[in-house]
Amino acid sequence: MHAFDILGDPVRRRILELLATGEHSSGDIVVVVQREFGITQSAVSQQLRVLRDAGFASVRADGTRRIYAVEPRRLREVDDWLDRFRAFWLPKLDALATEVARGKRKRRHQD
Amino acid sequence: MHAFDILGDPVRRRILELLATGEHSSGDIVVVVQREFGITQSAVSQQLRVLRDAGFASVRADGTRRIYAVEPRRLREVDDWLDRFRAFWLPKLDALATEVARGKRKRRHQD
DNA sequence: TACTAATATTAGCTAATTCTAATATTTGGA
DNA sequence: TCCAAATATTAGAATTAGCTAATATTAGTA
Repeated sequence: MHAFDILGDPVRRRILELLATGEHSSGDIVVVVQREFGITQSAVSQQLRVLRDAGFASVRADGTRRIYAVEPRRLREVDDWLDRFRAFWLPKLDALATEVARGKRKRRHQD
Repeated sequence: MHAFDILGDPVRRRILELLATGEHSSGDIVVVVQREFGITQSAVSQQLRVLRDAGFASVRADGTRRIYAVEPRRLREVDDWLDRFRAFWLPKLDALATEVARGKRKRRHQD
């Protein structure tokens, strides 16, 4: 499934925003999402599964809790896709910026 | 409509990829998309409308042709959203990179 | 072992999205 | 003015995604 298909859902985006700030248990995520979207625990759990299956998040067990963490790989795909548009808002990169951008690109293809 | 909702469709993404390389007429876009996705002219035209309405593309008339161009504003929204995850793949920016990134951010909020 | 807390799964409904087919609109040229 | 080319629009059908309600699973604890 394409990265953008996953990010098309507002609940999933919100979950990823939470995970961007650090690890969170399923329960913590449910509380926040439930408050903001008014959906059930089941619905949140289903969205967590979508994020896991699509490689946007990983889980580890901590007793009966599931601790979720963001998995950046798929988000970098989005960042890469945007490359082709960056020329529109970064009209001409100066030498310094080019150097940095090149270093970033190189790193990206290493792993 | 959120930027990611628009980018969730593969046909729309493909159209934007074409527009990233420069302006194209509706007909040109139809030819490419039709070849790759096997959908009708009508379907492509409808997707072009979605892109227009959502502010991802602009049109100008050239005789009976409609010339489409990418409108970068909405794509920058996506880029901005990704900021919160960049720390995951750019663990620590050096002074040079920070300077460049800061300049970029400043420019972004100006217009 | 029995119970509770935390989380996941399944089935089925609903609403939204995207498509096709048909038709309308607009422009330029004979 | 009439026609053809290019493109857009509309209505309706089909698919799909995301939800609820109910239930299952798993781990810790008395």
